[in-house]
Amino acid sequence: MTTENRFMQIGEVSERTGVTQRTLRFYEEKGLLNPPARMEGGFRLYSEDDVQRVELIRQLQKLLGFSLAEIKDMVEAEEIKTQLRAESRDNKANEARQRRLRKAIEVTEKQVEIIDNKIEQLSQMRVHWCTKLARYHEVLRQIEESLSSASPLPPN
Amino acid sequence: MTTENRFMQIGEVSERTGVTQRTLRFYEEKGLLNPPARMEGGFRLYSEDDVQRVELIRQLQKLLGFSLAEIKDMVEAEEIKTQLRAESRDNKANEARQRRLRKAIEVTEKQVEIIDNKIEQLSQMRVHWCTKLARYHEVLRQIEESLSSASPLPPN
DNA sequence: TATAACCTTGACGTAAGCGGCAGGTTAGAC
DNA sequence: GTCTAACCTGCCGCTTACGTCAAGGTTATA
Repeated sequence: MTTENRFMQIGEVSERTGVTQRTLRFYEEKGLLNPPARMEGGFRLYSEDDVQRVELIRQLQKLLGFSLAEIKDMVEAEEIKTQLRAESRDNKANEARQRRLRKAIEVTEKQVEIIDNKIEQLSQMRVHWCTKLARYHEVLRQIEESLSSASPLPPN
Repeated sequence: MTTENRFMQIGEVSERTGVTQRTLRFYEEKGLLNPPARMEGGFRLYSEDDVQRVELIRQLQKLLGFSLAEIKDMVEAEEIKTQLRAESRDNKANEARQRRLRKAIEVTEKQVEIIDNKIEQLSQMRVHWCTKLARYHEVLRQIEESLSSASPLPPN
């Protein structure tokens, strides 16, 4: 039950993620996606991980409004996940793994903090708009009253 | 206790909002800010409402990630608040006010819906990252164990 | 082996969102 | 009146995040 080891060409990734091929190449160029494997002829071969990465990038962009430059730093923390899988299990490498893990934890905690912050601000904004909504409703009610009382046909 | 009826020049608004003068003129040009009053010589005179509008724009831009074009539509609903204040209280205009109010309510409700949506997505994202964080911690714990058991000095 | 469908790099284009001048005008204090 | 800081309207430039050809190479299928 390891992750499916299929490889996809750029067209399939594009369809699955809804991101254009141009944009996929652009992300690669900017270091947001690590250069995928290639076929003999040079065609890119993407993994399942790459697809997830693309989806992460889009989320960070649209939900959190980060620039691609910022996202680049953030996804570099993601790298570690892949590294962990690929790494050998000998004690020799363990201290290095530890360091990277701590780094990843630090970065991820910051991400969560940013998200919390955003949620908080959005909640405040929500309150603000709801208050305004209530005022509108109140004013509307008053107008309706005044109209009905001034009407030639009093209510009931 | 009506809202303070002071007028400010562009420099003061810029300082208070942290938005450059260039950007204020740009927003006006794009229809995000309605053209402010002017002095005889042509200097712009902004009201307290304008400042609030600017702050709203920036919130919508940064928190919700809307484009200026989208924000333009949204702030037009805000307009109504100002209109309500300025309008006469006679029955003649009340039906028009009613229509505008209903429109404002409709738009504002949509805003709240969008915000709710965003909060929901962010919450999901938060869970996702926290899960990953837990995994990192777990792996880290395992490594620490294996290192200490292999160490020449067993713990305690 | 031909041909369609897919891919490659490279270069130029574009919309949004401003920054930063230049060259001239105005407000307000002295 | 005059001086200076603050303001005005262009206008060109920049960055980000891609879109859009163009000209050609690759792969799968008949």
